Amino acid sequence: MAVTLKQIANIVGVDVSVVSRVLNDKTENYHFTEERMEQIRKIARELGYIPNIYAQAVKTGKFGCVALLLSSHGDRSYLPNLLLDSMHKELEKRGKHLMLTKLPDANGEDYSQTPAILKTLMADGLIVDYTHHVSPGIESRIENFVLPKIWINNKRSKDCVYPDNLKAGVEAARKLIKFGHKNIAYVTDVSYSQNLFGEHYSMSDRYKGYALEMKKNDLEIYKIDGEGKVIPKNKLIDYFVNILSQPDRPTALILYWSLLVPPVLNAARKLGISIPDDLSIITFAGCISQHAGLSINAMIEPENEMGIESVKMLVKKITEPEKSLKSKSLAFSYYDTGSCKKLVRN
Amino acid sequence: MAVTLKQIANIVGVDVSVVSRVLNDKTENYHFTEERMEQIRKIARELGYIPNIYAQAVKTGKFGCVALLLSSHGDRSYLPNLLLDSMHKELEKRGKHLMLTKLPDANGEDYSQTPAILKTLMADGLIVDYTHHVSPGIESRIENFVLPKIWINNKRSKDCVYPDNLKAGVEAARKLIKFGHKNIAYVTDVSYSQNLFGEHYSMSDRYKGYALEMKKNDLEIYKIDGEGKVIPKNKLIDYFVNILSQPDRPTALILYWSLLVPPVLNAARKLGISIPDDLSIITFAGCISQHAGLSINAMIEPENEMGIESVKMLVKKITEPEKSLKSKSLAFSYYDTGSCKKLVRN
DNA sequence: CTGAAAGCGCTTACAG
DNA sequence: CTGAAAGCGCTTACAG
Repeated sequence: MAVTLKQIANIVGVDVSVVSRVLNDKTENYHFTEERMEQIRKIARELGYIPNIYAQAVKTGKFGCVALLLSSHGDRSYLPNLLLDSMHKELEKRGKHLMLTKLPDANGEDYSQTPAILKTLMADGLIVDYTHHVSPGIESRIENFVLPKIWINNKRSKDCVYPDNLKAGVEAARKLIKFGHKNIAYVTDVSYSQNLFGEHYSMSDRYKGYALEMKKNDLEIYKIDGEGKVIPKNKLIDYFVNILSQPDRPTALILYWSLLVPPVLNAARKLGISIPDDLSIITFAGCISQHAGLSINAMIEPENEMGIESVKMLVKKITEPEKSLKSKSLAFSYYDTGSCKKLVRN
Repeated sequence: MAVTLKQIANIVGVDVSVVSRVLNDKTENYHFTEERMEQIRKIARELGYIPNIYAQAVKTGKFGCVALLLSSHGDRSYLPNLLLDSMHKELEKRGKHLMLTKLPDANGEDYSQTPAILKTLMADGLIVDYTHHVSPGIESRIENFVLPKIWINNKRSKDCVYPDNLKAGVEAARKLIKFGHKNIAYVTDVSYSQNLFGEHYSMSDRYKGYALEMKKNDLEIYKIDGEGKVIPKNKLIDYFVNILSQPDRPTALILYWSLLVPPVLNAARKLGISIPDDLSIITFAGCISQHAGLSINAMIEPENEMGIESVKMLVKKITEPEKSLKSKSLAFSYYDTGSCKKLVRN
């Protein structure tokens, strides 16, 4: 079995309290001989002693652990690597561990009862990464759960950190307008099928930002959304070919997300439209896209910042559980690959 | 603060042991009145009692927790959603939690000392998802770590679960050969730059499987690997255009992974080569590709199985830590989208 | 100054 | 049959 303080104490011939203090560097007001301390450390090392943090936690009343709550639906759990990474790093700084939890969330799940996981989950706090399609049942369950919590990537007025999709929409439009574009279209996720519990706020906010900036500049809004129909993925190229072959086709596109890039580029290539000479494009994208060879300018989601910020807020929340914190919105960054260009009048 | 057994016991006016037994359904040999039990459960519910699993763990000597060890390098941590999901589900069945840990692993990191995380990590066991680029320093640190552990997605002779990339390579080739193809090329990850600590075993094994099957059928091996040079991502289309415009171009391609699909399809389209009429393609891919609209036949990685299997093995390993378990290789599944076709002689 | 004792929240073998 | 007591591994206020 695992090595304990007691075993070390027995070997050295001192009290466990001495071993505890030495190993935790709490020897300030104690005058242990350097020899003794070294002996204790040596034995601990040799035996491969690992402090039982659970026992520590029981004693101190803190768990030293934060739980990340995800939906069990893969496509509903937003967990890009950079987000996980920054969270983990930020927690590690504070000596906290990261617990990962997925809630069962099949449609029609019975939530008259609290899910088992919320019955035994012990952590100092919760980061709720339950971005969209949150059923009212599960939402209130989480809301009522006793632990302090921060929601991420979800627009709420308090205790929440989220990317500023509205501002990103404004900025995408602004960049294109600055380049002299007037006929700028916004492409929604046209192959997205509406979910029971509503769409992610980024869908409306990105568009809203675009629309706002267009209006401000007296430009006409052009929304490409499949006219209310869902376009199957294998029909996307044809769909964009059709749009881009219109005589009054847009000179610039803003894409809801990077999955739209391949079909759009394919359509453009088919039509002999070259980027950025004949068409400027900006898309929204996750950080991973930069490494995955995205060839289009992008508003990049602040994943890293969101990880850091969520941990910081949660830590604050843990110290003052009753106080609700003002939500924080985080700015996107801009990734320039040269896919946008000044409009040339022809 | 959190509600404890003691508080409930005080309110009801019984001993904590009674409360513990009632709440844990360990009343078999005890004859508590139904009333009393209901009263205890009711109070527990009202106060929002959550058992302190850490205290339980200290008492029972089990942590009820498994740690997943990842590299801190995003692109080195293989954590597809389905893998995470199946692990989590399998653990949940056993009432275990999932701890997530990333090791610092910058090149040149000093590993004369054990990383802090391995000094305090407490779990019943470890799943090491540290698939490639494992530096010898860190590898031995993990190896020597006291907890029982299972490696995943990494070819080791024992205590390991990994996808059978060799067999998948054989099968991909076999399918194309069955369709009458003879000129079948294997495309490596041509834009991959060699890492300090070697490549993932899938790189050699997928190719090896292909080569084996080709030889078995007396067919010539055709390896497309950039002739030892790394092809930049933005030159990939041109690279494939060049290859596919050769007079003796392959009639079928096997792609190392799905990131090669877009440039290959683009090149084919440019040349007027249609799929599958003029060219059959099979790629290797993760499960996510199926949902992300992959349009090419694929050997799909057994993510789900790997999650389940790793947990099962680890649980076995936890009960018998000294016994080393034979590694398990898992078969890929085949995803057919119609991108392969019988070769027509012209 | 510094050991020994109390106690964190829990479970369960055991005495009555 | 069923309370009360011991004890898991740890930390720290406190008595000497």
